[in-house]
Amino acid sequence: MVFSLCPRARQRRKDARPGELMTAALEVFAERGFAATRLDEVAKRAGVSKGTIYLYFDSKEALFKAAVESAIIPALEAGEAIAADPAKSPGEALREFVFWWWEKVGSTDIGALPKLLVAEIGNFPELGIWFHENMIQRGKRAVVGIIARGVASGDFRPVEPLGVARIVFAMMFSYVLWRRALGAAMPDLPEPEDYFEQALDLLTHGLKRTPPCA
Amino acid sequence: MVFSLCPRARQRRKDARPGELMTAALEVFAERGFAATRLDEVAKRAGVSKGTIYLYFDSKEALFKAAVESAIIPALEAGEAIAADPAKSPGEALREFVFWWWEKVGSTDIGALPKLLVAEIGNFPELGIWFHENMIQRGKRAVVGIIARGVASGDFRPVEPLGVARIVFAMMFSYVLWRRALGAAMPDLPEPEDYFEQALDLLTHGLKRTPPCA
Amino acid sequence: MVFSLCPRARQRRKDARPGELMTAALEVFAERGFAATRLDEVAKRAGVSKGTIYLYFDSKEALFKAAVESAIIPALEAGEAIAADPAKSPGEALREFVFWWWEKVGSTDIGALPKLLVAEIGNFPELGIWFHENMIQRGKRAVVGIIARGVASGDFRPVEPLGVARIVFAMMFSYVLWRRALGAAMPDLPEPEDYFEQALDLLTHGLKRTPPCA
Amino acid sequence: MVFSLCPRARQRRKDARPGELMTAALEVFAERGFAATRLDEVAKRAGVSKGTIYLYFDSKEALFKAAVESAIIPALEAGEAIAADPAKSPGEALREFVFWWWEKVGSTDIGALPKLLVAEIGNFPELGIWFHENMIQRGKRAVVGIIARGVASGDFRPVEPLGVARIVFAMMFSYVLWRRALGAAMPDLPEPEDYFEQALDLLTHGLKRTPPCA
DNA sequence: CATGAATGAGTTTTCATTCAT
DNA sequence: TATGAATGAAAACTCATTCAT
Repeated sequence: MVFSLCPRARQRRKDARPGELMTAALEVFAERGFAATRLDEVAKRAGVSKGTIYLYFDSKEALFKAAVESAIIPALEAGEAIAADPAKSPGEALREFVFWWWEKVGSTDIGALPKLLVAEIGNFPELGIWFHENMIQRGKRAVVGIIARGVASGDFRPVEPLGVARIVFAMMFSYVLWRRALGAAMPDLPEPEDYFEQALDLLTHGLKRTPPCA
Repeated sequence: MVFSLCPRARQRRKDARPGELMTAALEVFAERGFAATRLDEVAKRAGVSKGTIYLYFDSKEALFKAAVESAIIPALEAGEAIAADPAKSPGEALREFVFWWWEKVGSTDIGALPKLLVAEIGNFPELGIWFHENMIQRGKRAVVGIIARGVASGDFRPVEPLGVARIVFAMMFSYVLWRRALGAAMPDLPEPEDYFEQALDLLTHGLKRTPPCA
Repeated sequence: MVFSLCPRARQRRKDARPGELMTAALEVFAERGFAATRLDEVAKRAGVSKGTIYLYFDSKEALFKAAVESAIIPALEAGEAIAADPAKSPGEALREFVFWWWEKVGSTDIGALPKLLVAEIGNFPELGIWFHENMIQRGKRAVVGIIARGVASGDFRPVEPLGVARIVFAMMFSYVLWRRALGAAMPDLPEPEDYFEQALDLLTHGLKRTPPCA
Repeated sequence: MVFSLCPRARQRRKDARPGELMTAALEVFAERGFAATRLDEVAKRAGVSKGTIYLYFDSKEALFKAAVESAIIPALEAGEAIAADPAKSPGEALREFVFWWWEKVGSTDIGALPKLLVAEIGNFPELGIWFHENMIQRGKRAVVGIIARGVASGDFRPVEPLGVARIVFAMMFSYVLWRRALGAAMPDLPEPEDYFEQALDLLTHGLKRTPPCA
C-alpha cells in the first residue's frame, strides 16, 4: 500500500461532515464574528467546497446556531458532572471547580463561546438568553453551593455566596476572553495555572494583612 | 431666495457633525460589530443621510477607527489624572479608583470599547495592540502603584501587585461586558455600586474566616 | 442647449422607476418564465443596474408579483367599464366586447398575462386563483349577460349562455397565446380583425347550411 | 455473495428506465417549466437517484427534449391514422375527430405538451417550430379536409375551412390548457364530454335563431 | 449499473461607495 | 454642504453535473 500523495478531491464522509463543518465554522465565527465570516473560508478550513455546507445546513445562520449548540451541548453535559464532592473542604472544592472548568471548558472548543457571545449578542439576542440560562446560571449555582457549604461549615466568613460566584466567574470569563481575544496583544498574560492559583489565593485570604493577635 | 432665519444653526451643526456621527457610529458598532453595522443605520441614528458620512470620513473603516479613537482619547486624558493621592489609605485609593473608573469610563461611551475590542480584535489586530498598550497597561500601572504602596506600608499582605491588578481588571472588565452585552439576558445583574462594593470587600478581606486569637 | 449624446449614467427618477422596472420585468418574465428570468436581464432592459431593483422590490418574487399586479389592475379597471349597452343588439354587443377586449387587453401589456399564467401556475398556485376570480369570472359574466339578453329577446337560440362564454373565451385566449407564444413559429396566424371577424361569424351563424324553406 | 432471487428484474428495469425517466420528467417539466424543474424531483418521481439520469441522458436539456419527443412521437403516429372516413357525414367526422383527439391526445401524457410549449417557447424557439409543423399543421389539415368535404357536399355553408379549423383548435387547445394549468383554480370547468358536445353544437348551429319560413 | 456526496459555475441579494442634483 | 438614488463588487445560495464507491 502506498500513501496517497494528493488527497482525494472528492471524499465521501457523510457522517463526519456536519461535525467537521461545525468545528471549522465555530473557529472562524469566533475569530471574525458572524457577519465578517465568509462561508468560503469556513469551507476551506473544513477542506470542502462552499456548496457542501448547504448539503448539511440551510443557511449561514443555521450553521452558526448549529456550531454554537454543538459546542454548548458537551459543556452542558460536563456541567452535570460538577457535583460538589462533600468529602472535599470548601476551599479545595472551589479550587477544583475552577481548574476543572479551565481544563474541560475554557481551554477547549467551548472556550470560544464567550467571545462569540459577547460579539454577537446584539445580533442574536435569543442566543444570550439561552446562554445565560443554560450556562451561566448553572455554573453559578455550582459555585454558590460550594460557598454556602463553606459558610455553613465555618470555613468561610458569612459572605453572600452569589456575590462570590460573580467574582469567580468574572475571573474565569475575563481570562478566557483575554486569552482568546487579546492573546496576541497581551504578551504578559500569565499561564492559566498561575493566573487561577494567584487569583484563588487572593480571593481566599484577601488583601488585608491580618493584624497579629495582641 | 429666502433669508435663513437662523444663519448660525447650520454652521454650528457643521462643526458638530463629525462628533455626532462618531457617537452614533460607536453605538451601532458596539451593538452589532463592524461588519454587521450598516452605514444606513449609523446615518439614521445621527439624523443625517448616508451620503453625509462620506463628507467627513473616507470609508466605513475610517469612521470605525475615528469613532473608537474619539472614545479613547478622553479616557486617556482622564487616565492622566489618576494620581495616587498619598493622603489616602491604599484601601481607600483602590476603592476610589474603581468607582472613578466606573463613573468616568465604564458607564460612559468609552464603556462600549471593551465589547467592541473583544468582538473585532480578530478583524483589527492593531486595535488590540493599541488598546492594550494605551488603556490596559496604563490602568494596570495605576493599580499596581496603589497595591505596591499598600504592601510597602504594611496595610496589605505581601501580595504580587500585578496579580491583584489583574483581578481588579477582571472584575471591571467582566462587569462592563455583562452589562453591555448581556444586560437584557441577565435580569439579576446587580447595580454597579453593589457589585463593586461587594467585590472590593471580598478582595480586601478574603473568603477565609480569620481564626480567633487563641 | 445641446442633446446629450451619452445618456447620463446615473439618472434620478425615483417616481418612474418602479413602473419602468415592472414593465421590463413583465416583458422578460412573459418571455422566459419566472425561473429562467435573470434579474440582470430585467435590469438591462430597464436601463438600470441589478442593485437598483432591490431599492424598489424585496426579491425576485416580489418583483414578479408586483409586475403581474401592475398589469392586472388596469385590466380590472377597464373591466368595470364593460357595460352591456342595451341600445345595441346582442350580436353587436358581443362583437364589440371581443374587439374591445383585443384592443384594451389582448394587444396591450396585459396580454402577456395569459402566457405567464399558464407557465407559472404550477409554481404560484395562488396566482391562478386570483386570476380566475378576478379576470376570467368577471369577463365571463359580461359575456353571459350579453348572451342571456339575446336569448331573452329572441335574437339567439335558447343556448346555455355560460357554454357560449366559454367558446368566446377559448377563442380570445387561444389567439392571444398563439400570437404571443407561437408568433414566430406560426407565420400563417391571421390578423386579429380577420380572426375575430371570422370566428364571430361562425359562432353566430354556425356551420350548418340552413335548408331553404320548402 | 448472495444470489439474486430475481435475476431478470434488474434487466427488465434497465430497459424500462429511459421511458420511466422521460415520463417522470415530462410530468415535472409540464408542472414547473424547464428552469424551475429540479432533477432531484424528476429522479424522485422516477424512483431513482439523481445520478442515474446521467446514465441515460447527457444533460437536463437532453432529457427535456427526449421527454417532449417521447410524447410527441406516438401522437404523430396516431395522427397518421386520422383518415377522414368518407362513410361518415362531415358533421359526424368532425365530432369524431374532436373526441378522438381528447381521448388519444388531450387526456394523455401528450396533453402536457401545449402547456410546456406555451411556457418554454421563449427559451426553446426550435421547439415551437417543430411543434407547429408536426402537430398543429397536421391536425389542421385533417380538420380542413373534413370541413372542405362538408362545404362541397352542401352539408356546410360555404365557410373558409381554415378559419373553422382554427376555431376547433382554439376550443381544444384552451380546454387542455385550462384543465392542466388552471384545473385547481377553476372548479367550474366542465367535463370534456360536456364541453366538447356543447361547443360542437354551437359551432354547428350557430347562435342565431333561424327565422321561421314565411 | 446505481448511488448520492461533492463540486463550482451561475444567480440572487446585500450594502459600501459614488455622484447628479 | 447635504441628499439619497444608483452602482457594482462581494457574499450567500442553488443546483446541474461529476465521480468515488
